[in-house]
Amino acid sequence: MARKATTFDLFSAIAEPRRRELIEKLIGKELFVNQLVALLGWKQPTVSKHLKVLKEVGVVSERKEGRMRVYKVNAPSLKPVQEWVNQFENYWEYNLDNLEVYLEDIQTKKEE
Amino acid sequence: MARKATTFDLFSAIAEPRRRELIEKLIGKELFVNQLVALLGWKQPTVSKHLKVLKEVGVVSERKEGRMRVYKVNAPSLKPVQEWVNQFENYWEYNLDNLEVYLEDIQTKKEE
DNA sequence: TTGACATATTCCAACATCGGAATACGTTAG
DNA sequence: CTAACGTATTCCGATGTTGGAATATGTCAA
Repeated sequence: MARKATTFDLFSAIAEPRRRELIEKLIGKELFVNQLVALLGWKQPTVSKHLKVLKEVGVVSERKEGRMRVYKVNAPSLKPVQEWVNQFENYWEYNLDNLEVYLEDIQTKKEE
Repeated sequence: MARKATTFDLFSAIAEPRRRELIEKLIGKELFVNQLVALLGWKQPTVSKHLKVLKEVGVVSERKEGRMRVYKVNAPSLKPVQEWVNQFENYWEYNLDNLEVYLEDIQTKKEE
């Protein structure tokens, strides 16, 4: 056994550079698929497939409008990503070597 | 042609669930590989391989300490992720249907 | 120096992913 | 109803990714 599907995971969905590019086009507006195709310059099936992945993880949502479909970003779906990254915010300022923790680790090691 | 390597991309590096788990163990402290192995319960080569990926994208850094190696998170390396996600922060509050933009799109379409 | 230890690397099999091409599906226009 | 349109889906080949096992590398201890 080697791998699990990652496409249905939020972090993996936005890991794809082209999917991030697509998402950015949808910031603050709603677009039809053919508009996205024009903006991005990709093949239509490529756009649709990436939209499908993003829809499955909830990053975009879709609405039918006649024979067209309108896509938009579901911004709150990205909160888990921000929350995860924010865990590290406290450590952004100083990239200190943190001697204390280091020494503590050494000590822990010695005691084993 | 089908794919580009993703392992050397920051977003892909943290897309791996196990790598996120590993990174979390290093929040606020430095750990030896064998400590990570113990904490995570994975095989040692598995831990080393994930550390390698994370090191390549700069998420962790490493220091030799005798025959051991000390790893720590390089928190600022995660800034691009936070910045990317923050683009959407303005749209977190209201998940409004944004009728205006929608109608504008319709109009744009008609004009084509 | 030599063996034990800590960690890294290589090789491999299973499987996931991506883009392209072709095609299917649903809806509207005429 | 039928053709055109907009979008989604399927199939495929090339290639990336992962964990496991085995092994290599480097360093300390005796």
